[in-house]
Amino acid sequence: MRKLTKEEYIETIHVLQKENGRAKTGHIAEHMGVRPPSVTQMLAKLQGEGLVEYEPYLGARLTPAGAKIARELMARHRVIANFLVILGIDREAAEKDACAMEHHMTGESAVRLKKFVEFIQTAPRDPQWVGKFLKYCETGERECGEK
Amino acid sequence: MRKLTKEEYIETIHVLQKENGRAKTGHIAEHMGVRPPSVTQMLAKLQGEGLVEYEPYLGARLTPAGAKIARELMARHRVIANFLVILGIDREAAEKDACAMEHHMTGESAVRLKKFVEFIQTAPRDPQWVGKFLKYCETGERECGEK
DNA sequence: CCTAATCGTTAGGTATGCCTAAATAATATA
DNA sequence: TATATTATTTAGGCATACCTAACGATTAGG
Repeated sequence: MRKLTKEEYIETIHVLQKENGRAKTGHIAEHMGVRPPSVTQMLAKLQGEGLVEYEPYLGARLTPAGAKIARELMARHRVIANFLVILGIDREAAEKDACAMEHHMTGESAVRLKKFVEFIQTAPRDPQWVGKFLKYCETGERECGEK
Repeated sequence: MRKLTKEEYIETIHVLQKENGRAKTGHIAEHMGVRPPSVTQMLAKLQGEGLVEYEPYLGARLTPAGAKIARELMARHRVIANFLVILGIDREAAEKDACAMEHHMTGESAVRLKKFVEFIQTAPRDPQWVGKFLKYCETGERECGEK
């Protein structure tokens, strides 16, 4: 797999913490496809930055600062994944692709995409153009009566 | 700036090559915000992978394999930037954000986004919902007559 | 309780991409 | 042509994120 970032560790810890109360080294490693020593090392680093609290042999928990970052990331993830689903990508692939993208989408673009997804999802009715778009993808043809 | 990838070097070389015939170390460095030695080093690496041909003190040119990658990247970049512009981001910011995203958007998602942009740009008329969306961004309100 | 298996950490090493400082090649100028 | 300026490369280091191998702690079974 590609090189993981601190943010991705934070996200994983966030998830495991909700399941088990504490995120243990081995679980994090398994979840992220790296070896335990890499996790130990990263936990030390994150602790140094005040993002996790880490008790050797016991596991890690996010500090409030770490939890804040996790929440922001997950929100971004949700937006991107939902967008991809709207475009017709299946849920599973969308989640995976969102993982790869979420750490590189920032600032104005992220805000706009969020609004866009919101705009579509809260539409009075499922907007017609979405259906037309999906049809266009399959057939390459626009619907006849399209205005 | 964040850490640059081989792909970004290839893109830069592609651009400079079109301007000057050869991409010189100093120009590449300036363009990418790194120091010349970093460029020399990367050129050696890219040459080793058969992506550029590099004559010390003269400059670099992409091999056919390198040029192919460059074209694909630029196409992806164009799609992403155009999409962001549709969402109402100004051109300059869109180009910048696209740079950050283009290397992490792959596979099915890239294909779908391309189709989506195409779908909008080739619409018989500028689709109405785009205007409605931009208005929604500004005011938070949907247009009255929206169906 | 004590040993065995498991889980985690420490130690040491690889790869990548960046840097500065110093040496060398190319180019422009006197 | 000789020298000064500029451009590029070489040499040596730093930081990050990963790894394997070896050691130490924890937990479970006998």
